[in-house]
Amino acid sequence: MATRDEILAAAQRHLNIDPRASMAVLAAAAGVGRATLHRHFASRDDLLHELGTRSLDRWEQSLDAADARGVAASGDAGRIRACLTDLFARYLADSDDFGFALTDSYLTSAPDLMTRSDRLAEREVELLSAAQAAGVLRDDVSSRWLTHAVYGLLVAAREAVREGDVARRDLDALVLSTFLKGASS
Amino acid sequence: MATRDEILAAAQRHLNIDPRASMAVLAAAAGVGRATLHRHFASRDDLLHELGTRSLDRWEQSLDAADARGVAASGDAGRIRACLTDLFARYLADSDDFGFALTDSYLTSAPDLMTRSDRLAEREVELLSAAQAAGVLRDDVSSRWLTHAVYGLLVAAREAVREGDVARRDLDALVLSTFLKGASS
DNA sequence: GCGAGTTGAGACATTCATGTCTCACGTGAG
DNA sequence: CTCACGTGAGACATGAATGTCTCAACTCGC
Repeated sequence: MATRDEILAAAQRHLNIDPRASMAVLAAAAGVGRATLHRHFASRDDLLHELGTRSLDRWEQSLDAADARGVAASGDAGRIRACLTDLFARYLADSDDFGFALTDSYLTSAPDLMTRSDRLAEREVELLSAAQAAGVLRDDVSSRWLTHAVYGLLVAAREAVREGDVARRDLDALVLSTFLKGASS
Repeated sequence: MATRDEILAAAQRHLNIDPRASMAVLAAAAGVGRATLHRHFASRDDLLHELGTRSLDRWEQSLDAADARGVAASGDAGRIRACLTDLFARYLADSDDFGFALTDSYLTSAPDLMTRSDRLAEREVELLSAAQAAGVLRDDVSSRWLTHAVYGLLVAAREAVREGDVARRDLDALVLSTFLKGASS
């Protein structure tokens, strides 16, 4: 009954609550026997690797969909601004599903996921660098730091929603505005 | 030879590298036998609880040292600004030692640590609220969100230094400036 | 030098997650 | 109906981490 994708989705959902959940718990969460779970994923690492891959897929799709490369190449301030808005919205949507991937330590232990993650981060650096060159973002700080700041705000956003301090519908504008304008009045 | 504090310090250092390190590994890292480690800390939870407590101690000390409450009560914009600068520097110093506590999931599973953490967060909310009232920080977003943003930037800072993207000596100014002014030019 | 106290090494039992395997059951296609 | 297939439940072996215990060695104060 439960397809592989449904199992993955359930595991994802549950790992967002408890990142240390055991295979038995994840199987139960998917409404599936432990044996069945192992039929789909030989090992726990397999499962995490698949989830990690999917989260990177989403990240990559977001960059593609926002045409980060093309926008960066254009150097057009307006387009860059729109692209950043778009990207934040996409990231925040993804973090609903893959939030646990933001801080889970498994990802950093899988070399192939790490190198791929580094490549994607590099694409982001390109965009932010272009944004600096176009005068959209300040250029007195490194673009690499700005990518870290983006990441940090995503973690903050996830936490804020989890604790009920921010309504999901306000989140996009809140995070973007905080990133761009900061907290000063 | 190794005092309890030295063991704690070593464990802290090592958990910053590998948050899942076993008791055996932590004992070795402290240059101490596994039995000795257990003499000081009955269980792994004990050890983590102690480290969690210490990280909250540091947080509290930072708030005290910066006189967050007094400054908030004063409502003086200049003092509030100075206090924020001071606080960020203290937090960043602490995150060198207790960085792992930022994202480790153990802390959220210890109820007493959580309630204490909530109380400290509340003190921070008071300060940021006062900052908003004094016109230091924007008041079109909730002060609670601002505390999350502070937290997120600390995570980002830790990550940036770990990956060598930011020099430690630049960090204080960088983080504060990003928090206050954002990334926009 | 001696004795009390502490330590490290290691043996041990226990618990828990993991991964494999078997088997009975149910369902759907033929 | 029946047979093939996927599934769930559960047994099983394994490995890792944990916590306890003992003992020999070492150190420090006397």
